[in-house]
Amino acid sequence: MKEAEIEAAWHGLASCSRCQIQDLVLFADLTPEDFGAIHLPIDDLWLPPGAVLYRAETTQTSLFTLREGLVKLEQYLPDGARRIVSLAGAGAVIGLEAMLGTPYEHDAVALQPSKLCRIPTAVIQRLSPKLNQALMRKWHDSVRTAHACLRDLSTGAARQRVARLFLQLAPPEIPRCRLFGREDVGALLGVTTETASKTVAEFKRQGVIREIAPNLFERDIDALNRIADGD
Amino acid sequence: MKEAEIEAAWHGLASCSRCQIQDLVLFADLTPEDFGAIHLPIDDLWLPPGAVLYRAETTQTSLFTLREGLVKLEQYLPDGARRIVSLAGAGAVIGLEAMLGTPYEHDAVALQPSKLCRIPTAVIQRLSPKLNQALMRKWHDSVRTAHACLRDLSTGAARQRVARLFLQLAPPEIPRCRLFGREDVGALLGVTTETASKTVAEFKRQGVIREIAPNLFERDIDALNRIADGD
DNA sequence: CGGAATCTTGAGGAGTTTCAAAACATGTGG
DNA sequence: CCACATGTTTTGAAACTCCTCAAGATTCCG
Repeated sequence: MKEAEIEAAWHGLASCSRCQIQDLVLFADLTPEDFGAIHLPIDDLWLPPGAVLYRAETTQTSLFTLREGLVKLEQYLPDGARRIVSLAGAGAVIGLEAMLGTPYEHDAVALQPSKLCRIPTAVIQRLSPKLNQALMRKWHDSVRTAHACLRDLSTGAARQRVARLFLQLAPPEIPRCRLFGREDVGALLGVTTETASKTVAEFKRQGVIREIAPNLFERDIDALNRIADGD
Repeated sequence: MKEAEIEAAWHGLASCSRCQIQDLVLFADLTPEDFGAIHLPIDDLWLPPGAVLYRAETTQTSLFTLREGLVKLEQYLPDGARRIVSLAGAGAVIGLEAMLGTPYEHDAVALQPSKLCRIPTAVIQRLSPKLNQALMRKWHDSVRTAHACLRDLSTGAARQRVARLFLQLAPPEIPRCRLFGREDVGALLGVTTETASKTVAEFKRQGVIREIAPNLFERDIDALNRIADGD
């Protein structure tokens, strides 16, 4: 197991008011004056795959918005087994629990090259209640993706789970998607690394997916949908 | 499958300021004046097992606090399979998504006799931002129980999942706990009804649990912990 | 060009599902 | 109060899936 505890690369102060995905993230409803009232630094981060954003049990005074990429949130079972309990994609807010002053609940690790912003909780508190609605929406998103993870990725036979994962990795109109390591696929779907590998390999042989480059796949959406619904 | 669409029994207006589990629920930090400012009716509900609190896709302007009992939140897979994605116990807030004006995401059904309060979202909005912290905490609880559901109840072998469920059904110092139907146990753990039944029956034979009355069990916590950690 | 991960593959066994039936519980009408 | 119908729980046997263990193939990186 690779332990790439890379210190997040500081890229510079973010200019939130000109953020391309502003409406996706937290500050959608803010006015120019509001932006002026932000006096704390919002760091701009870039994380390579495998880099750790934060560790469970640690306490910080920041939360993170994911502008681009994919981040896994993982926890450990009493017997030491590792389980990915949620995937965070572009627009997601990670580490919301910092708003409560409590320690982080997961290890947060990049699965794909990711761009994020580190936002001090004090900034949120100052702009509250203006951000209230947006914050609730983000919190709700966390619940929804957790439930989706359980419902779609941890239910049914292994081939159904893998099919549903491939369907979730990109919008249906884009045939291509990028996958990550088999060990992580297993930890996400609740199966062994070997089963994950075997199932992906089987899909390749059956032509349901086609590997264009290492871990870059072209998907047959219809076929995947059929498998996801139980052959 | 029993379809007990019982209309929730209206029990009377709740007196929140004298609520026994006030600190568990939403209104912990309110002053007497705050309570005076609540001008909308907070209904007091009692639900028998099997009663439906609300259905997915419907939109209402209330959320619910669970004062006593156990409620399941379930969703459906594309192929029609049913999956319990979260359990709500005493102190939980259910239907938080009503705060966003969006439809409920689950079917909410009582598993055990349950007492709850129906709180109009307008009440919360009026008392905001006084309730902000409490609200965030409840929202975070939803995320945490969802992740716990995935991590503990949907990971590993069936006997581990059943053991972890028995451990979660009551605090460790109380040896007794109450279970629900095998079909629901299966839907919660992601196994078939038969496997749920067989595993519970096996635990009874092995003396890990003892059935005092129908679905009322006395637990051997140590033995359950051993099984939960993988024999 | 090694060396170390990661991915793939295979065979055997353990665990789960499936299908079917029996045992049990519950509630209704005679 | 019993007989019966209904629904749930339990059990069994066979088929299947998934896991375990082990080895080979491949990729990645110094």
